[in-house]
Amino acid sequence: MRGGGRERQREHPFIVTEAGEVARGKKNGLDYLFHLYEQCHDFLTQVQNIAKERGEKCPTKVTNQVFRFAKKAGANYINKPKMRHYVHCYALHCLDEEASNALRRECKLRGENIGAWRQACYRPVVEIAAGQGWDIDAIFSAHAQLSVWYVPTKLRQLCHTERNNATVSSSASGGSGTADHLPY
Amino acid sequence: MRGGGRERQREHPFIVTEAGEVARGKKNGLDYLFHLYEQCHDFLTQVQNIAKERGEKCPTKVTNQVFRFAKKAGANYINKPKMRHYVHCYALHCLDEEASNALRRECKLRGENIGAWRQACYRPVVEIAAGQGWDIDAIFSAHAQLSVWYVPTKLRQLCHTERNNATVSSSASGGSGTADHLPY
DNA sequence: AGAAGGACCAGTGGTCCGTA
DNA sequence: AGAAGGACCAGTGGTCCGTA
Repeated sequence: MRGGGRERQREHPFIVTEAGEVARGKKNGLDYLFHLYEQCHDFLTQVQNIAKERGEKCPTKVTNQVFRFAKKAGANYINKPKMRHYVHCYALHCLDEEASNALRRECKLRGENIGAWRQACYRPVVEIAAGQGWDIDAIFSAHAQLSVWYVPTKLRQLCHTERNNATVSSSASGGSGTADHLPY
Repeated sequence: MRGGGRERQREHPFIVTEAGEVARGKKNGLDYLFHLYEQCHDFLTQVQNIAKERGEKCPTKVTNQVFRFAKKAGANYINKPKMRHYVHCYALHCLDEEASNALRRECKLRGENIGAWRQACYRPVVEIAAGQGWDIDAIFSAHAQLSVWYVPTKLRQLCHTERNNATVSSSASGGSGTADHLPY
């Protein structure tokens, strides 16, 4: 009974689009990706309101409970692995929309795929952290939209590694200086 | 090989003591109980410092990880079920030490056991919550010592139930007024 | 090959109940 | 009977890898 072909089996894959650009064909653009993060936040707010109403524990982040609620509410296109995968990209969008838009344009011009764009999003976020004492948790917490997302493990590790590199290159006697550049 | 009898098999049970009073015999007093909460906070601080050093996720509360760390550090007398059992008692001690001390004195005079004292600690904490908009989570969060402990389920439920009773008795036409008193 | 997401896993919050 | 705490359980954060 797969001949029907009516139900979309999976979400269309993302492609790199500029801000405001609509994806053509069986693709989804990055504005849509970022919109999903806002939707999750909305679902979190609903879960919080219900919890407060009932006097139950109130989640502060987008938890499994929130993903379950979203699914139950019909948002089948939202799932945890996808949302977690792109959190640092959304972080760049939140923290420096200009830089995020510029990177999108650049990656699109180079014809890079979504994976390459995703990788490229790490560096600017780490540089923002460098300018704020390397405290990526504080940066997430201070931003209303971002604060509901867990800091991705890899982003945290990159910040930690870079902080140590920066310390070495600025404090070691005759430091080579090569550690000033991110090694990724 | 149980003839040795050297190792203390379990902690001595708690008895109701007044503030500053040392428990006699094979018993522990309430100052000691509250001291355990401070020790757990210290262990949490150590776990946090290690996590920050390593650039890992940093717990904000006394978690399983902290209990494991405490045990590894030789504090075998600290365990999760015990600490969780008396959190609301410690909350009263933190939020209104005068009232806590008065209750200890009163329970001791009546010759009540530790379980009865523990039960009696709920009511004054719920009344503190009543005076602060019933938001027990906010009360815990606002207090430096208390903020590292999860709000106990039963305390949250009592606050919720009482809030609803208070609303009914103040808004229902011809409210009976009997709901002004806690039913426990 | 590149990407979406079902499903698994180690370790969590919570507390019961066999123990002393 | 009253109390301390080992040990279990349902549901979590995290992400791999079989799938399309």
